[in-house]
Amino acid sequence: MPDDTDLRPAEFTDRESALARDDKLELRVWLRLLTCANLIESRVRAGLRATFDITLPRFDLLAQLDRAAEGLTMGELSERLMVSNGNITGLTDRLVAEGLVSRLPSRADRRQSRVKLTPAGKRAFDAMTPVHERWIDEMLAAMSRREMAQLLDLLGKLKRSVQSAGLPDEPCDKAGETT
Amino acid sequence: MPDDTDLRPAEFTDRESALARDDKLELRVWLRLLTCANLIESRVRAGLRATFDITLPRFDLLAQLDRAAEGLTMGELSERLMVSNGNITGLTDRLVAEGLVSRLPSRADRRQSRVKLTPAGKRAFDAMTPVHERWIDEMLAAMSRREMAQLLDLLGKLKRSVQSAGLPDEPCDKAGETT
DNA sequence: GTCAATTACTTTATACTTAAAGCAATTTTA
DNA sequence: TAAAATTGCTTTAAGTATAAAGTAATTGAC
Repeated sequence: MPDDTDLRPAEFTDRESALARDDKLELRVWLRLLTCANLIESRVRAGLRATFDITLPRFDLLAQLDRAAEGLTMGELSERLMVSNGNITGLTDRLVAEGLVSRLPSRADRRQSRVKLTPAGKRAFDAMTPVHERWIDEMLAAMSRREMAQLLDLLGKLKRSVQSAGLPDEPCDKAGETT
Repeated sequence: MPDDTDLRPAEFTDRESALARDDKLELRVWLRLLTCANLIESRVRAGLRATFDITLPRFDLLAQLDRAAEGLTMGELSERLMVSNGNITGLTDRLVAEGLVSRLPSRADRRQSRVKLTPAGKRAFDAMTPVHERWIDEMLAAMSRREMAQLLDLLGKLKRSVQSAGLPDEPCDKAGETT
């Protein structure tokens, strides 16, 4: 027989739940945040694959382009999607091969290329976005608007807190703006 | 000249910020959550690499094993880290090659193997965890304990909301526990 | 203007990740 | 108990991701 060390329901066996109640609050917030993000992301990923046969990174890239009428440079995409520039190169290559985006040379700066949705890409994205939005709505359905607004606010504070903290290694210079 | 369409500081050019103020609240919460998670995760990743020359997935796996005196099966690791089982196979292979964990056959069930920290793995993890915790503390330093507690609570609600929602395709059966 | 930085992107090597198929051991069902 | 289903894990193929090195174009210092 498999030793039944852990009889808790699956709902309570994820990364964060293994922390004891008296553990550091900071760590618990971070792990629960990560759990939520993973949970939502994996469902969106599965939905996109099952319904539209597209991957999440490609959808995300299309979503950025959809709001940028003039297209975006590789660097802008890299910054907005918060991934490395090499990653964007590969993603764009695949989307170009699928005919969903096009790479235009920039007249202003020959190092840059500007990526835009093709008509087919725009059509594909327009079909996906309402369904995607519905999934998100459903996943947040048990929260009141007040709770969502509060959560949005606290996440804003968290975001600023992280951004104002020095990087994990740097000695603490530049922290004080004593000048 | 590069067209200066976007003069906002880098802080405001990420995925979520491109959403207009009147967009759906649900979507804004999700995108901001994702931004926070990415932000923290990439800093932790960079810190682990720079300071301990280890990757984040390996650290996460070691962290799970550290709290499980009897070790964990591959399936338990997969569930707790919220990644596929094939992923765990590869990660474990690499950690075994590094001598940080060991794979023991399970006497109870010959399909299972039980993964445990080696003494070297335990030593390595013990050196990392206080530093890792300090990074997290620093990143959350601008939040009060009250705000963190509130955030933890709201994330708990979010987690339950997501878990109670059907998967992104399923028609809505099993939703009502009317039995 | 010239040459050293810097910038924008690509390439490379390695690692991580998933989905799906596959295999062997176990459990369930009849 | 024997066949059928399930479970636990591995393998495979394709894609995603980083870091680091490389290339070409632009900028800046002089």
